[in-house]
Amino acid sequence: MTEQAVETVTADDVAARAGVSRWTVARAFKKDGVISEKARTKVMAAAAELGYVPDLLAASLASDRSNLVALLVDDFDNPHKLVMLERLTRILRAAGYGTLLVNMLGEKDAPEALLTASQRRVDAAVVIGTQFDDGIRRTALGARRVKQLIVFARAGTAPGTISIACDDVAAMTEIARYLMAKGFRRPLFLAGPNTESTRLMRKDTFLKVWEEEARGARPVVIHVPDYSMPLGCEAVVAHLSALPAEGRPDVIVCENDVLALGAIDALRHRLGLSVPADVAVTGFDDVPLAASPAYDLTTYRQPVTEMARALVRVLNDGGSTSADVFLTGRFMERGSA
Amino acid sequence: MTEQAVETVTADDVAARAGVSRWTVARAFKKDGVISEKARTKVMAAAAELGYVPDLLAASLASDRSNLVALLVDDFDNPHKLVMLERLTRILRAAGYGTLLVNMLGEKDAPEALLTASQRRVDAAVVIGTQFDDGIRRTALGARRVKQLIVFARAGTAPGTISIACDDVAAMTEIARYLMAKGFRRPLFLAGPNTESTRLMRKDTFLKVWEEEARGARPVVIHVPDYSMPLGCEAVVAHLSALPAEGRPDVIVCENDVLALGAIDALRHRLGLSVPADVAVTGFDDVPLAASPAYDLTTYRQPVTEMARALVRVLNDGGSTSADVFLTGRFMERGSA
DNA sequence: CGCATAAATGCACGCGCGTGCAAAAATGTG
DNA sequence: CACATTTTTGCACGCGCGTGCATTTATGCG
Repeated sequence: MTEQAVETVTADDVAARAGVSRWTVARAFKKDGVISEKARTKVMAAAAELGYVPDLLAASLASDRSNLVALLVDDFDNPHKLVMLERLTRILRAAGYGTLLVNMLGEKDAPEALLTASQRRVDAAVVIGTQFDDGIRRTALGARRVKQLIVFARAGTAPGTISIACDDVAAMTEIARYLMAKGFRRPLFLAGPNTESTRLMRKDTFLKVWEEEARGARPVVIHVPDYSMPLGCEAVVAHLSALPAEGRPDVIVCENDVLALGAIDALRHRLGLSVPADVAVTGFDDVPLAASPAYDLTTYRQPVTEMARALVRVLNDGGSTSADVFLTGRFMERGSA
Repeated sequence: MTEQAVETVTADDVAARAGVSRWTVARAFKKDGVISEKARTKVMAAAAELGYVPDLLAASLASDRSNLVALLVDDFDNPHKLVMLERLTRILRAAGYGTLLVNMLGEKDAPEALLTASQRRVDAAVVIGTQFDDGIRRTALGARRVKQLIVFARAGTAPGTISIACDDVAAMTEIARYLMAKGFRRPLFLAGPNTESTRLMRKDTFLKVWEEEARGARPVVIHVPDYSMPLGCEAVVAHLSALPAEGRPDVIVCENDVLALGAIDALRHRLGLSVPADVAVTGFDDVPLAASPAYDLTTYRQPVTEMARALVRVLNDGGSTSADVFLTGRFMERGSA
């Protein structure tokens, strides 16, 4: 770079320039600071001339509030994560929060990921699409205060955490009833890993509603060790190719869109079946690709924007919130079911 | 939360416990700090007992080095962004850097996005997939030092910035020659927006190589105002449906995968054509979806991991680097061309 | 105009740690 | 064992701003 490093201009410089004290400058920059209109305009003018911008780092140190939240993500394979990141970063920024993106490499990396965040004094650590297990939580609370632990897009169970998520029960009930009404009789449920930290209510709800209301046999469930298109694809191939045509499911209900897209690939390209004529498919999330003509996936849209707004509300409440938040999304009827 | 907020444990506490001074504690935590082995183990033991973790915020304030880099992203529609984010966050974290994810809402939001980052004293601001125009750059350098401006995955031109990207010229040359060898004669080039801040060398290279080596007519180029599947899809529909069958291109060369996926959708689902039998398609980036059987897209993989490593190197050099970095990726031959 | 009240402003102290140098302890040498 | 070196340790000062309270200035009222 050719230009000189600009001297850092501090609140003191602005104060001198405006003929007030440094604290008056600080007040001018606080949205509801008590300060006379005259002083505020003087300060702002001086600040503009000098190109002053408050230093959030120093502010965080002094005030014990960083306006920073850590977003802990452990699965970058799911395009829905990108949707959530877009929404979260946009809405959090508008609300005055910065976002620290932390790549959590897996279960066992969680404590260290959390430490990384806590070292920067984040106001909250938000895990996206996973849960805290209890060990993680203790690490977080122990090492240095991470004031809040929030589980986003998943129902958390650990005490001391609050979760903000889509109302899976309502959603899955709607999907199940839609499929019943459409005349489907032999659903196959394609689920992700069956571990504590990834548990969703989707599978249980679907099974429950289906058994109670369709009076059919208990639907078959297959689990896949990870949410990924190839795994979903292979699982469907393996399951269906071992089945006689008449034992084939008429619809595959998937725990999320990624699995559903994999299932569609399997049906069309590996098994030579047609979707939805031979087998229908439903997903969950409404990733952008679900709307493409290639997949045209019937799915359920998570209310991501509302969830992000709820997160802001929780953050602004500063720890006084304790109840989980569940929001209803929207059923997206498309061509695949 | 039921448990008490743990008292913040500072270096002083550790020092007292270990019977040394605070500065010795600091040295123990610096990987190449001069300190006796005895003192270091004493300090580490005390730190472990107390659960001490250095406060990066205070460290940043004192040292003028935050080990934080801002990642400015302005297009969350492209799944390749998720690939880059995964790689960058993982590799930067391993190298000791935190990552601040900033959602840049558009051209005009860039200065403010940059300010957001600079307020936290980031060591570098990295724009991903866009360029800095000169105005932005001045904002960045002016308001508060953002020590480095780095353009990732795009060739930057602004002075004072360095860019780390895929070698588009080599890549596109390889694609062009492959297509020539395969016998394609009438390529259509599907490009993104034709503005300064998004300029890539891909289009120019393709046209140049094609004209020089295929001795064919200059390929037709169509521009789309934004990199998105629907836009790519519509553009192809509009262009091809106005053409007689014999004037139809035999291959559509796309500036990136998103456009290519849109083009495939257009050909198959809107125009009833077969890919690659009627029209072949190539992309660029190698997004995960490109490998799915539904698209099976021939494309070029950007060397994202190497690019991220190069970024770390640049960061560690602390501003002494000034040359751009171009890395070659890998041609991915698949079924679409 | 005098006094009570409200509004606006100023300031001491601290947040937790890094830098650069000086003092102290350990080590080596003849 | 005295002295020169080297290694190790301690410390004053500052990074830029917030908090809480004391002080000053403006405003209202009879």
